[in-house]
Amino acid sequence: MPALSKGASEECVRGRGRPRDEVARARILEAALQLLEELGFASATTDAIAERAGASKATIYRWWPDKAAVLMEALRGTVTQDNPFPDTGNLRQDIRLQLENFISLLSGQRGRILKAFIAAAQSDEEVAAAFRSVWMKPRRDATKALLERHQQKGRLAKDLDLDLVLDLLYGPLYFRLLAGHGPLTPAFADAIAELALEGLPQG
Amino acid sequence: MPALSKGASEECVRGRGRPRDEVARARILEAALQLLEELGFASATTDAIAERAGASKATIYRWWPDKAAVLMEALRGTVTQDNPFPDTGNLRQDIRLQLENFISLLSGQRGRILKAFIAAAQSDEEVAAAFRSVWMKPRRDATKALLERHQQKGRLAKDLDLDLVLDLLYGPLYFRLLAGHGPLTPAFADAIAELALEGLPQG
Amino acid sequence: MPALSKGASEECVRGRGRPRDEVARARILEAALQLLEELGFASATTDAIAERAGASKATIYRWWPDKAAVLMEALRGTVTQDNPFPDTGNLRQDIRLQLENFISLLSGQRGRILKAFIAAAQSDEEVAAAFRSVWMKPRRDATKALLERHQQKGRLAKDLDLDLVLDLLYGPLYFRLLAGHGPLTPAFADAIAELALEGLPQG
Amino acid sequence: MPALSKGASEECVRGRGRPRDEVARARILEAALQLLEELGFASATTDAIAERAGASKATIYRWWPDKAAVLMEALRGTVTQDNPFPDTGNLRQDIRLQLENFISLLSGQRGRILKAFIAAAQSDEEVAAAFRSVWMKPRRDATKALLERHQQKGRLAKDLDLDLVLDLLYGPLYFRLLAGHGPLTPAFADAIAELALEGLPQG
DNA sequence: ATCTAATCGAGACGGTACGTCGAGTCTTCCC
DNA sequence: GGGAAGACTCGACGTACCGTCTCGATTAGAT
Repeated sequence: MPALSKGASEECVRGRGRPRDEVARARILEAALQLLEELGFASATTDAIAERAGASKATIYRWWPDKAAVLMEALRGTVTQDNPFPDTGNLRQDIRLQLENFISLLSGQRGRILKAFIAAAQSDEEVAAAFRSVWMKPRRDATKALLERHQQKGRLAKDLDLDLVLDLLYGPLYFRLLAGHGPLTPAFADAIAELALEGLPQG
Repeated sequence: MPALSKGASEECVRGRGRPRDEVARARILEAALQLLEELGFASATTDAIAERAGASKATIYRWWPDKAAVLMEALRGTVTQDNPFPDTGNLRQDIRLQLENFISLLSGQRGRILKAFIAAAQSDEEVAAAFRSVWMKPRRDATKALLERHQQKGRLAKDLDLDLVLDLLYGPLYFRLLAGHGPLTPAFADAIAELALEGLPQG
Repeated sequence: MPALSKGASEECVRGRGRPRDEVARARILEAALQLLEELGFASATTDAIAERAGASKATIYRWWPDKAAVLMEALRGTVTQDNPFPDTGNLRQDIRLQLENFISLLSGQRGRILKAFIAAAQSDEEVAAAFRSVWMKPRRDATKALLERHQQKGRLAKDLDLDLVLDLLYGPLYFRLLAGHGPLTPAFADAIAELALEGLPQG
Repeated sequence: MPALSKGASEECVRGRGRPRDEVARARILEAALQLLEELGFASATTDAIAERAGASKATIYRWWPDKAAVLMEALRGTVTQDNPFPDTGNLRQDIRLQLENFISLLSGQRGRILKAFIAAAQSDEEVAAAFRSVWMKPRRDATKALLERHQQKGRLAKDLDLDLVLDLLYGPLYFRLLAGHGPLTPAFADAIAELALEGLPQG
């Protein structure tokens, strides 16, 4: 996980020296998020983040490989909290809740930030890598685990490619977010869930 | 359209001085497009564009407000309709062909250009509007007409919201294009078509 | 004199085409002089001269080889003798009047022009020669004649090198004009005259 | 002293951050001097200085306000070293040595550079400010200190305005340097010193 | 109670691209 | 053919940001 902060919750062997200042880490992420919302991706400079956080650039670059990683982690931190992955035991309900949650996420401030990120990722492979590892993968893994539970309980065909299912479910939502050709409403999320579900081989 | 070149096809009253060098303008846009494809948005520098176009930076900045505007206009010139929309009479086959065609389009140079276009649209509503009207709408209208024919022939439920269907079909493809978390292969197109079809109420 | 305008008073063979517009030439030189006084040598751009003169840059570069030549010719037009050299019969008074007159000259528009002239002379021997013959020599000759009268009347040592005296008296004034490290006031002129006449008061 | 490099020999309180790289500073000044001598004032570009010094333009502009200030300090650095201000205890001898030293300085490569600087200063207030603060002021301060010692020892009137004295002594030398109407020989320096000290011999 | 090592804030560094400006040239139409 | 308008190339300017590095100061565990 090179794009992620190293320390965090890992099992540090607790070396000799001064330990990492977790308060500084939190201040940096908070400052990064503020600047991301205020100025956008390109204008949120590392110097500005360091200054607002009362940290030094060296501290930032000790724990994150580049600017994109900081902003990505700041973004992710604001999402995982308020985005519990429901497991009601009912496949249709789980999926609808997932998509509705995601729609409500995209509709707020986070949606704009996410758009800026994906835009930046198109012209910068580092940003793209950070986006995939910090944002996409954890969310997809969590949703995949949910679907796997449904598979194991027999509510979903066992040979189904879950990556495909995730693309079918989330693709339309990202599509509207980025192309802006239609509204991002809960009703849209439900309709997509409905269409997609009826096609899934419900073994 | 302030972000675009002023002159172009406008009704210039043919002022007194030396007229704009349209050849140089074309060379600049051509160079911009080449560099965009070769290096991406961020690495396509104005100096490089000027050098390859045999123009000077001053000329570029006389006609475009900044680098993004040059690249945007270069991009816009490539958006043309040259995709035959097949109509075989078989819904499944039509959809598969559509998606496979689109995949092959995205896989080439046009895919990279499209990515850059969508990226630019995220921070510029004018670009976004142009993208929707010049790229999205004609293509969606054509595909919608195809689906409507299938509806009239009874192969597709008559009360189906076709915009929803288009999002379900194309969303996953745009999603992989922009997020880059999976390959854009014909097999992927087929799999999406299959999943989507099985869910459509084939009344 | 390649640095000057070609036409002027030369015997033009009166070729086929439209003759040179002498009014435009005069407007260009007038504009050049104004801008030289207002902004200095570097900030008096050719674009500004052309705009103020209502001329085009092409016209300027048709008749002068470069910007310096235009400004030089504008400058040369202002070098005229209009300074009465007083002869009161009193050495001290004569010298003080001379220096005070010179100070008042330097303080006005002519001072700024003179600065520009001397600056140009540093990198152009032709300008330097013109400066010495057109400006320096007549003025020094006149002052030398005045001092010679004082020598003949016994008020000044007969074996005194008058060039040296002129440098001692005028050098400090030119120095402040060009280095700008102190004010060019009549009081300064008087003080220099006093010191030069009496020598440094040695405790 | 805004036109001067900040650090140098000042009593820095040794702030927290990384200290200024004095080696880089020396390399920049050395490169500036070389280019000044090779190409002259106008053609010694900041990019060339940075490249030859192995430094970056940002480093140059961090410590000097503009190109003129760098070149000025480079020039000054080469002079103050090999130009000790003598203090023999004899006023006349000190002054003669000072002026003779200055004449020998003006006669070499430095004289040409100095002329170019003063010329540039006439049309560029930034250069003028740099010239006064980097060249004039330190040299005048040093000579003033010398004269003050003579004042304190009673060899020079205590109420004498030393700025005036400096103009009387150095003005004639700068005058000949810039107007070029007479030779810059040691004999000239001696004659000026003699006249200034004793006053004009009034027959 | 030191010693040692890793951390911190501060901030200077090399590098790269930006967008601006002026000089001098060239190209069109108008007189 | 001369002149006004104004677009062009060239090249330097000074600025901004990135990611790296080097200080002195701080804070632990190890000796």
